[in-house]
Amino acid sequence: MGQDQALTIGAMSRATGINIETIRYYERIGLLPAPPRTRSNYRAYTSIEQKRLNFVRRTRNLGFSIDEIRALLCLSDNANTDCREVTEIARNHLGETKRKIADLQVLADELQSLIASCAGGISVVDCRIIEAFAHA
Amino acid sequence: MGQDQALTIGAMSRATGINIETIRYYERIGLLPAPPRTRSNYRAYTSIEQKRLNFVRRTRNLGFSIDEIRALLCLSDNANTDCREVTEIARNHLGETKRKIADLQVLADELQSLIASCAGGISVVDCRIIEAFAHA
DNA sequence: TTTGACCCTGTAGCTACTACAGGGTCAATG
DNA sequence: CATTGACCCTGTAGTAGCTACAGGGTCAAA
Repeated sequence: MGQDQALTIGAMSRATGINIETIRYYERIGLLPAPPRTRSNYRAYTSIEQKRLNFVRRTRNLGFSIDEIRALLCLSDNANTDCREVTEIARNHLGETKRKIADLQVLADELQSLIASCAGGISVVDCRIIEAFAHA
Repeated sequence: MGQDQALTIGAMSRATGINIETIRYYERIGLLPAPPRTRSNYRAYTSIEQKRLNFVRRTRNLGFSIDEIRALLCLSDNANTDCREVTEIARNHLGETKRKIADLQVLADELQSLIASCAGGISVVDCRIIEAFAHA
């Protein structure tokens, strides 16, 4: 044990839960390093790429953008840099997320009251929802 | 008065707060009817198109997708259809919005605790945030 | 040997815009 | 009457983050 077993892209996909096409896409945009190839030109992934892809998956799941992840990976690669930049990115992202939640909550409240205003079953000509859309 | 004053696309843009390019885009995808043209081929909008564009703006602001708006406009055009379909679209959209809020709230909570876990000022090699990203 | 599952590249599609390039039009000014 | 600057036109390409082909090559098992 200890020797890395090379993974095909399909195996990587199953191991990380990321679509094959998406893995190739990440390579194309330079988010993942190009892995070594077999003689028949198949991608042969090692645990290095797998770790990186898992990093990407987790940060994507947390809603970070590709550019944010690029920055995080770069910081993570330079182990002796200050951690403050990482926290900064995370804090910015948290702020954005909170803002989105607040915006969506306003929409949800408006939709709720619009829906409540409709008695239901009447014709569109008398529909309060359509009316609200039509006249500010 | 009463006679519609034709609006140029720029005037429409100022009147509705929607980008000129976006107005042309809405026409191209069939969300807005193609307006009459002047002799010099300028779009000459009437209050009909303005109403429709305001409808689109309000529904977009409420987060409805273009396809949803297309359906709503269609229902709104057929005044004698049942209002139930409108409520249905709105209810679906509300459901989606609530789901998004819930998802984002989970993310925000996770981010918050990740950020809290970082003492700050330490080097990336010891950073809890990066560690969390790297190992599930 | 053939079958079926897998891999490759390259390109086009998706949403909802936004941003040009490269032209034409119009009203006011000198 | 020419010019200037603000406006308008079409058509195409770019944005994010994938996803979905088409049209081929590879490989292991039956």
